[in-house]
Amino acid sequence: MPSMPISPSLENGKRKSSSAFQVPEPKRLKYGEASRRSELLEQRRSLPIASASKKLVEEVQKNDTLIVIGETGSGKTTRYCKFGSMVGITQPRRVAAITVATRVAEEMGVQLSKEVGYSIRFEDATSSQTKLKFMTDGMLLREALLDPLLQKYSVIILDEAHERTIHTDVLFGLLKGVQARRREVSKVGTDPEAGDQNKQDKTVAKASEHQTQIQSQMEANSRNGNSKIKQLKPLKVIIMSATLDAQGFSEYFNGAKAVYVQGRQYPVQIMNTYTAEADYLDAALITTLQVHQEELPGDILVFLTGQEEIENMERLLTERIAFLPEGSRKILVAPIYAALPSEQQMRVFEPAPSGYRKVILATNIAETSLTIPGIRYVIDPGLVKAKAYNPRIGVESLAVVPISKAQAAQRSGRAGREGPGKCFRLYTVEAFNQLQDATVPEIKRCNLASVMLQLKALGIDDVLGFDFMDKPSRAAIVKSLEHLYTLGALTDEGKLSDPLGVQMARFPLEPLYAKAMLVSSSFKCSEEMLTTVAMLSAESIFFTPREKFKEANAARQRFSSPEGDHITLINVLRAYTQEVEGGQSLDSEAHHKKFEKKLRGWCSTNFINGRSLRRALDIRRQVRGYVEGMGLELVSCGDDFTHFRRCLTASFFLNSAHKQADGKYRALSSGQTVAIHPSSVLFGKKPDCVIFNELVRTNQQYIRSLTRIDSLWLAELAPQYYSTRDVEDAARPTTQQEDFHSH
DNA sequence: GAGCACTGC
Repeated sequence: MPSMPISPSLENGKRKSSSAFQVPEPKRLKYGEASRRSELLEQRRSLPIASASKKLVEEVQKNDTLIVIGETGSGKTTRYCKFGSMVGITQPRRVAAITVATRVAEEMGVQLSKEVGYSIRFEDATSSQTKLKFMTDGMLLREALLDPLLQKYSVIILDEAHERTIHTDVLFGLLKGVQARRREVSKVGTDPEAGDQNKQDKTVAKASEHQTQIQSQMEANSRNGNSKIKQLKPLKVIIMSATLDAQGFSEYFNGAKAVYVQGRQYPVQIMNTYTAEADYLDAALITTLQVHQEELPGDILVFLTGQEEIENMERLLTERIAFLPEGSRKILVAPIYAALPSEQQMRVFEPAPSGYRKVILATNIAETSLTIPGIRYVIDPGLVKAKAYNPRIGVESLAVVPISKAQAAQRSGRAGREGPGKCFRLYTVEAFNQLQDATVPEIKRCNLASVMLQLKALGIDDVLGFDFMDKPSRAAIVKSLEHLYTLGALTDEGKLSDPLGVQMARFPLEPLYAKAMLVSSSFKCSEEMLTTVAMLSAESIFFTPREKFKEANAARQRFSSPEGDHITLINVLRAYTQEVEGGQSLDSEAHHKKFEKKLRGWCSTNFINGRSLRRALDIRRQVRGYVEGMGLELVSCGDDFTHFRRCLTASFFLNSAHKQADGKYRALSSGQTVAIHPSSVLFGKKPDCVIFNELVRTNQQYIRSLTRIDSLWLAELAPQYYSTRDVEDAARPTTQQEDFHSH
C-alpha cells in the first residue's frame, strides 16, 4: 500500500515570511501511514476467542501452566477463585496491585481486604478470609523466603509478564521449581529416599536445590502434627502477557499451552516520517504544532528521555505558542517525570480548560506506569534513557538508546485508550524495522547482588545453574557472587553465611546497605546509619528545578555538611524531625500521617521532594523493625560524626577514591578516573580521600553520595583489602609517572 | 564546573 502524506510539503525550498514579525520558520514534516501489513502485525495481539472467560477457566483446569496473551488485569481473574485455597496475582507496580484489587473487590461486591485484598511493601490489606491476593512481584519473592513451597497458594498469576521485571524473571524460575517440587511431594509424601529415585528427572533435580528448606519445613510441620504438606496440590501458574511472543514463554514453561484473548484497544493510525530526522527535539516540536493546527481536538502525548529535555521542550513550546495564529485553540503544556513532586504531577490529570489543547511532555513514566486520560495523539521520537550495567568494571550507565518494537507499540497504544487515535513516529518505517523486537530484560542489565543473595537465601546454591528464562551473563553472576563474598555474606564454599548472610538477606535493602546496617552497631552509630540507608534507598531527596536552580542550591546550604553528603542527608532528617514533628520522631505510620500537611509545606520551602522524604521515613521505619527484630541495639553517635565516618569507611571501603596530583580522582578498587558529581556537597571542595555510594557514567564517570575520610582508616578498618602501602601508593600514580619522565 | 529513565523489597 502506498504511503499517503498527511499534508502537502513545502516545495522548492521557497518559504515566505508573511508578517512583520520574525515568525519562526514554518518548517513541516511529512508523514506517511505505515503499511497496512505492519499495522496488522502490531495489532494481531488481539486474536479473538469465543466466550473467553469460560474457555479460560476450562484451560486452567486442564493445564498446570497456562500462558494468556492479550488483555490483562481483568476481572476474569475472579473466576479462578474456585480452584482452591488462595490465588496470588502479581503486578510489577504497587499502584497496579491496589487499583486492580479495588476494582475486582467492587466487581465481586465484597469489601476490600476481606475476600479480595492486596499486599505491597509498607501496606498489607489482607485478612484470614482473603482468597484473592494482589501483590507486587517483589512481595511474592519475599514470601517465598519464608515459605519456599508457597503452600498457601493453589494458583499464581503473573500479570504483565511481558514487562520482564527482574522480580518476575526470578519468579519464573522459582515457580517452575516449586511446581516440580510440589508434584514430587504430592507423589512421594514425606519420604526423602523415594525422592532420590526421581533424580533422573532433570526438572526435579534442579528443583531439589530447595531440599534443605523443604525438609526442615516438613520436619517442622510434622512436629506440629501438621500433615498438610502431604496433601499439597500441584501449583497452577498462569502467565499473562500483552505481547505476541507466546512461543518464548511456552518453550520455557515446558511447552505450556497459550491462549489468546481479545483486547479492548481502539485502532491507532501509525504515521512515520519519510526521512530520518537529525534533531528529534526540533522534529517533536514541529510535529506537536502541526498536529495542534491540523488535527481534531484531543490531547497530545510526547515521549521524551528525561527531565532536562522536558524542561527544554517546555520552554521552546511556550515560545512558539506565542506565534500561533489568532483565534486558534490554545495550548496548555504539562510536564511529567518521576522526580517531579506529586503536586505538580497531578496537573497532567486535570482536563484542559475549554479552548485549550493539553500537550503532555513525559518520560517513560507514561508508557506503562500511569495512564493519562484524553490522549488522542502520540508523538514518539523512538528513544529512551535506559540503564546498562558493565559487570567487568561494575559500573552502571544511563544512556539514550532506541526503543524496541514492543515499546513502540506500547507507546502508540496510549493514543487508543478512549477512541481511535494517531501516533506520529519521528523515524522511518525502515528504522522501525531495524529496532529490536523486545526490550532486553532487566535481569540482563543490572547488578545482580540482591538477586543472588535472595536465591542463596532460598537454598538455591547453584545459582549459575538456575533455570532463568533469559540467563544473565556468567561474568555478571560471578561478579555479584564475589561481591557478596567480600561482604561476608557467603562462605568459602559459596553458601550463605550464618548469621551475617542470613541477616543481610532478611533486610529489604541492597546487600551493601544491609551490611552497613549490621556493621554500624559496633561503631555506636546505628541510628545514623539507619537514617543514611533509608535516605540513600529513597533517592533524589533534593528537588532542583532548572528555573529555580539558585534558590534550590541556597536552600540546600542549610543542611550541608563539610564532611559530605551522608551527613547532609542526616541533617535533613534531623531538621525535619525537629521542625515538623517537634523533635520526636516516633517512627510510626500513624505518627507520620499526622504531619502530612506540614511535611508538604516544609518540603516545598526547603526544595525537598516530599514523596522521597516520606519514602525514606517509611523505609527507616521498616528497617528499624528488622533491626529490632534481630535483637540489635540502636545507638546514636550524636554530633560526634567521626565514629560514623569511620563506620562508612568500614562499610563502603570497596568504594574509595583519592585525589591525584592533577586534581582528578581515582577509584581505588577499579583504578578508574572519576569525577565528583555536581550534585554532591563536596563538588568543588577537593577533599583528599572520599568513600562513595554510586559510580555512574554519563558524559564522564561520576561518583555520587560521598563523604570525606582519612585515607589511613582504609588500611585500619579494611586490612583484608588494603595494606597501608596500597593506600599511600594510590594517592600518587600520576606523580610517579611524571617523575619517570622528568628523570 | 554540571546532571539522575523506571520500578521493587
